[in-house]
Formats: sequence, C-alpha cells, structure tokens
Amino acid sequence: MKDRYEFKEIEAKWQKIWADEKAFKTVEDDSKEKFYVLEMFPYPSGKLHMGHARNYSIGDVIARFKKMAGYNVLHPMGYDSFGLPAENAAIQHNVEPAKWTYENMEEMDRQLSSMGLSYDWDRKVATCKPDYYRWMQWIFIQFYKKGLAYKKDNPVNWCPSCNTVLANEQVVEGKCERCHTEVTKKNLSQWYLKITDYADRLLDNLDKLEGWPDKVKTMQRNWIGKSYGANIDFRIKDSDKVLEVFTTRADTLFGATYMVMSPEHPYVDELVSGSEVEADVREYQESVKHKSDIERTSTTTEKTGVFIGRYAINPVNNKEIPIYISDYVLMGYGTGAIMAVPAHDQRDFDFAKKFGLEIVPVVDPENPDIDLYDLKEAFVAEGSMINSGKFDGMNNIQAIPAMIDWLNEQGIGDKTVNFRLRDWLISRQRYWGTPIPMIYCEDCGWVPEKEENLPVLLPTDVEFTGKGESPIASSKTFVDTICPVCGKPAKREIDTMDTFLDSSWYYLRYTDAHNENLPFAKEKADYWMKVDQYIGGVEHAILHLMYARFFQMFLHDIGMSDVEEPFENLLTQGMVIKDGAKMSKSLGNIVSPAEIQEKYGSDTARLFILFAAPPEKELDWSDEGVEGSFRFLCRVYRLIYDYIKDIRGDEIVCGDSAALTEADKNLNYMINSTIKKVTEDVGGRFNFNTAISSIMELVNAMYKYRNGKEINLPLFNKAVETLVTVLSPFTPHICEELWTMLGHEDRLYNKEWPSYDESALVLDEIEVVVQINGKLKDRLKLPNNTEKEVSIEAAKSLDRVKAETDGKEIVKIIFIPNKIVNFVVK
RNA sequence: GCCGGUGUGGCGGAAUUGGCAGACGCGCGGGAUUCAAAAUCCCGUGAUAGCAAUAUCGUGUGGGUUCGACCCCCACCACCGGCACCA
Repeated sequence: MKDRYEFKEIEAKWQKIWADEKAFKTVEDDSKEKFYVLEMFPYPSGKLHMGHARNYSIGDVIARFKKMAGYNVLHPMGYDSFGLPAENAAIQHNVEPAKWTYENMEEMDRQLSSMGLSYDWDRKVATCKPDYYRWMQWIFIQFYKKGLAYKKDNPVNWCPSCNTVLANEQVVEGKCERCHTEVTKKNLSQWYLKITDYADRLLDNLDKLEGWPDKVKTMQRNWIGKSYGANIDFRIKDSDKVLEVFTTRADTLFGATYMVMSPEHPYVDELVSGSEVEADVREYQESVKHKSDIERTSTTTEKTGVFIGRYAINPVNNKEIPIYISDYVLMGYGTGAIMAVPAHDQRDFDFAKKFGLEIVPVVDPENPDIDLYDLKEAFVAEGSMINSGKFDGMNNIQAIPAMIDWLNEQGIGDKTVNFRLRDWLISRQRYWGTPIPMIYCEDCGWVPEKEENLPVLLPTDVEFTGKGESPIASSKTFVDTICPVCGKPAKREIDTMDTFLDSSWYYLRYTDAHNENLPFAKEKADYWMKVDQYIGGVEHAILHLMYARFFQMFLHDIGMSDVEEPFENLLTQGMVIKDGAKMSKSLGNIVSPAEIQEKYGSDTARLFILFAAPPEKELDWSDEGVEGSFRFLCRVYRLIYDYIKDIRGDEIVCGDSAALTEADKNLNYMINSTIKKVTEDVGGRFNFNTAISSIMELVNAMYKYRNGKEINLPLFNKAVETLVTVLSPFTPHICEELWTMLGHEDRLYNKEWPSYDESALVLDEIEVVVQINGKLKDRLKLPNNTEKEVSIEAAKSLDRVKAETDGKEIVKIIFIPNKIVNFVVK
C-alpha cells in the first residue's frame, strides 16, 4: 500500500489484470437482459486524439455501469482500416498500405488499452482484413442479385491534377482536398447502390427513432428531401417531342412564360441540331462542363443561359414560350427541365430580368405595398389566383390540388413525388479498399464472382504513383481471370468500394466476429441487435448513419436480421475545443490524450473529459481543470489511505451501525443520495458531469465527517465502499486499486451496482421557504410533512412576515408541502 | 435564403422541467500547518450600498401569462452548426 497516488503503477497493473482475466469477454446469455454499447470505430491513423478519447470514455462509463447493473453487455472495438491515408503514405513514403495500416492498428490497440476501456477484444474487427472484406463482397453480390447494384455512365467529380475521381466528401469548397485543384465533372462508368429504392422507408422510419436527437433526424430528412408536386407535359412546337417538367407549384402554371432545360438534358442535341444557334448551345454546354461546382452552384453568381431557338406550348393557355438551357437547372433532380414562373420564383425572376423575359403574375398578394406589375422580387407567399382562367379568385394553396386534378383529366399532368437523395456512387479509383467482386465478360457482360471464390483478394504487385486509374490496374496478376458463367477469359473490375460500405455493417459483424460461413449468424445478430446505445460525432449524422440504416434494412429484407433499424439510441458527442476553437494543427492548440495520460494518468483524463461538460455539448479543454480532476483523485486516495491506516487500523469493519447521531444521519443521507443521483444520471440522462459533482459532494462530506468528533466506523466504511463503487465506471483503475486495498478479493468491474435506501433520504426536518408575493423573505425549519395549517401558522408567527403583512390584506396563501409557504398580500 | 441549436458569475457549467438562481469544479482572497515554500486541510467568493443585520438589482433584449418565470407565450438581437440555384 503506497501512501501516494501512484497512477502509472496502478493503471499498468489493472490493465494487465483485466486483459489476463478477459474481464470484458462476453457471450450470448438468455438469462440476462442484453445491452449493446457501441462507439464509432476509428480510422487507424496511428494517433488517438481527444475526440476519440471523449467518445470512448463516454461509451466506457455506460458499458461499465450497465455491466454492474446486471446486463449482459456487448462492448466491442475495431478499425475502419481501409481508406486514403494509407495510400497517400504509400505514395509519399513508399510504405505498403498494408504494412502502414497494420502497424498503426497495433499502436492504436496499445493506446486504447492504456485508457482502461472495457472492450471485448476477442471480437475485434478490421475492415481491411480478408476475413472481413470477404463478407463485404458477399453482401455486395446480394445487392447485385436483388437488382440494387448497377453500373452506369454519369458525370462524377474529377480532379484534373490527381487524375482521379473524388467522393463528394473529398471535395472541399469545390476543390480537391489533397491538392486544392478545382474539381470538374467527367463522365465515367461507375457502380451505384440503389439507395433511392429505400428513400421512403429511410424517411418514414425516422419518426420511430425516438432515441435519436431531433437534429440528426432533421438533417436526414432534409438530405432525403422528399417533395410533393406534379409532372406536367409541355408540347414542343414543330416537334413530336414532349418536355416533361416537375413542379411543386402547379398553381402558377398560367404564369409560366418560358422553360429551362438542363444543359445535359438528352433532348438538347436533337432540338438544336442544324439550327443557327447550335454553335452557341454547344459552347455553353462545354463551358458548364468545365465550371467548378463552386461557380456553378453559387447563388451569388449571375444567371447564365442560352436560348435554343425553340418554343414550347403552355398547355393551359396555348401560349408559345421560349426554351432556354441554363446550369441553374440540374439534370439529377426532377426531370431535368422546368417551367419558369418569374413572378413567383426568385431564380426564375433573376433569369427573366437578365434575359428580358415576360413576367406574368398569377398570385395576388392583396397587399397595396406590392406593385404586381412592377415586382422588385418574386412574390412567393400565399395569395389569391389571378390571370388563371377558371382558377381566378381561388386561394393559391388550394389551387394546387385543383390544378393537378384538372391536368390529370386533360391527360397532361400527374401528381408526383421527388427526392433529393441520389443513388450511392460506390466506385473508387483506389487501391486500399474492398475490391468490387465483379467480372466483365465480352459475352456475358458484368457478372459477379462466384461466392465460393471470395474473397477477391487485393493484389500486392501494384505501383503507387498517385496518377491515373486505380493502382490495381498495374497488377500483372489481378485483372485477367475467367468468366464465372461461361469460362472464357474475362477481366476483373479494378475499382474498389467506398469505405462507407465497410462501416455500414461492422456492428453486425461484432455480434459474430469469427464466422467463416456467413457475415454473421442470424441467431447471434438477433440476440444482440439493435445497438442499444450508439455514440459518435455529429459529423456522421447524414452519410454513415443513413448508409448503415440502408444496409440494415436491406439485410433485414433478405432475411438476415430481424431488426430493420440498427441503432435504438444515438448520442452525438460535442467537439473538443480549446481557446474557443476546434483543436487543430494549424492553430497549434492540440492537446493529445497521450500527454495527459503521461502527466496525470488515464483516470484523470477520463474524469476531466466526463466532468467538464455534458457529453452532447462542446467540451472546452482547460489545463487547470485537468489539474483539478487530478487533485480530486488524490483527495479520494488520501481519504481512503488514511482511513485504512489510521482510522480503521487492522480491524475489518462490519456489522450494523448503532444509534445514529445527527452527523451520522447526514452522512447516511449523503451516501444514499449520491447512489441515487449517480444511478439516475448515468443510467438515464447521461449527465456524467452532475453525477461526478455529486460524488465530489460525498467526498467533501466525508472529509467533514472525519474531521468531526466521533466516527461511526461501520457507517464510514459504508461511505468509503460506496464512494469507490460509484466512482468506478468513471475512473476504473484507481477504484479497483482502492477496493483491493480495502481488503476485498473480488473485482469491482463484476460487483453489483449498489441500491439506495429510500428511508435514509427522508429527513426529519425540512427547510421550508417563506415568501411574500413570491419573494423570498425567510426560511423555516419544520418537521417532515408538516400539514398546511401548522406550516402557515408557523410562517405567520415569523417576525419578518408579521412586519410585512401588518395592516395588509392576505388575499391568498399558496402552500406546497415541504417546500413553500407564499403569502399573497395587497 | 431555409432548417436546427445555444445565450446564466472572472471561466467550465448546475438548477431532477413553473417553486431558495449560481450545485460541483477552475480561478481568486483569507486562515491553519511549515524555519520557509510547495503540497495539504479549513473558511470565503454574482453586482451595488452598508461596520453590520439587511436592502436593491441580477439568467442576451423588449413585452406578456402567473401568487411565483433561467424554465411557458409573443417580438427581437447575437453567436454556433447543417443544407443550399432541389423547381
């Protein structure tokens, strides 16, 4: 027993014991209620940062608490280990991505263990290992078999300097995240997953996710972007073609004075072919292709476009209206063409003003301040219909369904729903990812590799130049193969999968991490799923969390899992900031978990992280605050050390406490109220900061009690053991050590969570507040549950109350038992 | 522009949801201990006035509801985050 808190020794000792005892290994057990706690697994960059430390500290408190509370807890960890940084290391430092990644994972293992996290390491997964990506490929083939994976030509983000495709998330403000070159569009043949088939379900199910923050649900709703409207057909003059548009504002159809097609619209070529504007149109199309996203989508840029020399017929009034192409109309949304109503749409208004097009108002704001025939901006609010034939006078909102019905009768329009969500482009021209297990045969077309031949292994004979197509193309062994259908020579797909696929089902693999016949056995997934508590950064609110939901729905649909949604409760932790800004290299305000562990130990790091702010809020890093957390642990250690050495001596305390003095009762109250508070704060609302503050209050009370006259040994012993137990989910090493010092041979991590004694929480005397007109005037000590009349009389007899009510009329008396007596006087 | 969030001491944050505003921690001030210092233990610490008891003010701003509002309602301001030419 050391007289000082030697954190390094203690932490190393207990980490070894937990590992040797396989303390957190878990198996399916129907006799207990299960609880699955999951933190978003990291990319193995090799260095744990404070965001990781926060994420895992939160998860670990929950996991340890739930285990002590009697649940069968699954708390796994692994690595999202495919991805670009490994390949950049290969290009820049000539290290193989596999070597780089495996070394990093070893280092991360060490760092995670040093935090004392309660993982079941036997279930570790790494997405870059063939035993994982084999099943990733298998799942991809199931998508393909259901018609949900397909290949098509489409414009994609292209970095002309790196010569590669970029994912949307790798385009930062219109520039390549690596070389900062402006990104352009290029047509390439790519694999897609048909997530749009699940758009409605992804949207509707959000209402059922009660354990998710509204913020995340709203972000997903906006991303899916469902809107109701109509498709309307416009005949093109002197052509047999019909131009279909999508609109949410069918009510404004009479105000459509021109039309706009996307420059990529498939009709454009034919409509302009051979005309005198053909050259202009082609030039415009070309310029749009070379525009960066940033220019093209900026709302501040002036509208551009070209008249294509053609006219359409507005079906409601047979007016001939000119057709333009402009890049403000996107091919990927709706039908790629719009009817333009400049009076009631700001974008159309801007365009019409620039090109001198007619503006016809059809909704009257009925506001004398607005001159309908000289609008300064589009009028987009509610009003009554004008210039609209038989619809005149109707409220425009009501006119929408009326107009659609009428169009329907005429056979020129239909009710439609549109989504903003697009299919998921999953091809990457990269090496360090899961090979897409598809083979191209001249005769059979694209066919999947036979499932028994999986995994399609990543080749190792490749060159990393950072230029051109996927490095896999340079392999001499990979590309040439035979067609699984007809046996003729064929070629493998050389692109790999977006790493977001790997992370879309890893939580299922944890439930059965070593299965060699399937991604996971259904019984195991059904035992553990859903994830009861998922914890991670809000930056994954849309992509990862939506892709995972999509995968879970699909795997449910093909009978592999009973559950349709993967995550029951979601906690999005706040950022770690310092000096008012996010920790970053460029600002030089980074504090690494490693340096805190070195100086104060992991328990202090965990305690500070959990104490300084509630988990979903920003955490403002403070070196003095860390010092304070360390001081608290020293204070706890000293209190218990002194107790064992000087107070308890060699005597082991047991038995019931005798008659309690006033001070004893107070301590007993503190013991029980602390258990109650911590149980509620950790088990229910995840307010770790207030749970810790209540434990600090207990420690303060124990010092005060100890410094008093007489010590009731059994009671004080109970306080000591309670303290060590309820603190253990937060700072497990020091608590296990103190528990052992107290003479126990069992382990805290296995110990039952304490319950509290309600009767100890009932005080004999309660302080009741006395108010006059709602203002605090005095306090009154009264026996618990004193009835109304007695309380009021006692309050009335107070000097302060007498003085202030004298000569005034008491209009009303408000009484709340054990809380308030309030006199309302005039 | 649209959607979401947050505004409380010198600082991080409490207030169990309409009932003692400022728990707990940091910082600061004082005391004990020490030859001295560090560490530790104890006390104090929203503002203003007062020796004091005490009084007045006080949760971004302005109004409202209520015996009583950080909490509910209306209007506004500031900051942060997400999406953004989605028809």
